[in-house]
Amino acid sequence: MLLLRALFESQGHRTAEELGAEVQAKTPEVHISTIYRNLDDLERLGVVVHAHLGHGPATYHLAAGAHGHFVCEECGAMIEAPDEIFEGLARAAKSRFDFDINPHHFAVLGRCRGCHEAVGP
Amino acid sequence: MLLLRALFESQGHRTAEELGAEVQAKTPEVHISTIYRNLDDLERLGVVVHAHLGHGPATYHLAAGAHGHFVCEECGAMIEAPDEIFEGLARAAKSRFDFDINPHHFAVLGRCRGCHEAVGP
DNA sequence: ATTCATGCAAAACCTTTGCAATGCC
DNA sequence: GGCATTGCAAAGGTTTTGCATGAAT
Repeated sequence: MLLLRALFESQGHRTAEELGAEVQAKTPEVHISTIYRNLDDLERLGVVVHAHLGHGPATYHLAAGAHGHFVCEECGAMIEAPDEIFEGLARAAKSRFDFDINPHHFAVLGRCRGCHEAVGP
Repeated sequence: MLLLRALFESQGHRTAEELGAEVQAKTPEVHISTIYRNLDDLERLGVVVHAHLGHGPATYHLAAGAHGHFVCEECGAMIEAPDEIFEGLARAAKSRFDFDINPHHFAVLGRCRGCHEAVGP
């Protein structure tokens, strides 16, 4: 599947539209709805996951490379976060609410290094 | 403002549409676009904030009562999380990336007590 | 022949915007 | 008069769905 190739080739966060463009570069007649349908299937199979990094479109990537995200509310910069960074939160949520977190789906917003003094005390 | 009254009256997470319905109960001619515009203004003024708890519409509430959210991917149950629960993550993000998190905007997904054995070990 | 995935168009969903009309100072 | 706010309708961006065509088994 060309879609899988596109996902493997670019180990990044691609929107459905970007993936569609990538597939269409080789086979221009592929429709965006086909992209969505296949992404849906692949997600049900556990091959890919999607994450929301902000107010725009969702981004898809291979489930094997799943990780958390920090996104700056000011400048939009995105930081990929290794899972260990969520361990404290995971323990707290577990002991407090018996809740097992999946920290990959929604980004954690905030202010990045370059932006957090702009709001300042 | 009727919108503010609606926000104060129901200390919950209301979508723009719910708030619109509430305002329209008293003054039916108020249009949903006015609700969005006023919510926008109130948000710029720091009176309200909105959060995304899932794939549906955003929910608005008073900024004074801001908090984090855990949402179960399985059953949709929502848990309001006191800020202390994010302290470990906040420290980790700060020391690792010099990133100041705002844990209120996007919910943290996962599995609630009732649902996490459904997926199993 | 039946099944299934595809292309296309259209809808659905949530939100924003253009514009004319209304009200206020 | 001028300025801001509203209602309405229309558009916007993202995703889903209905349906008929066409391929594959």
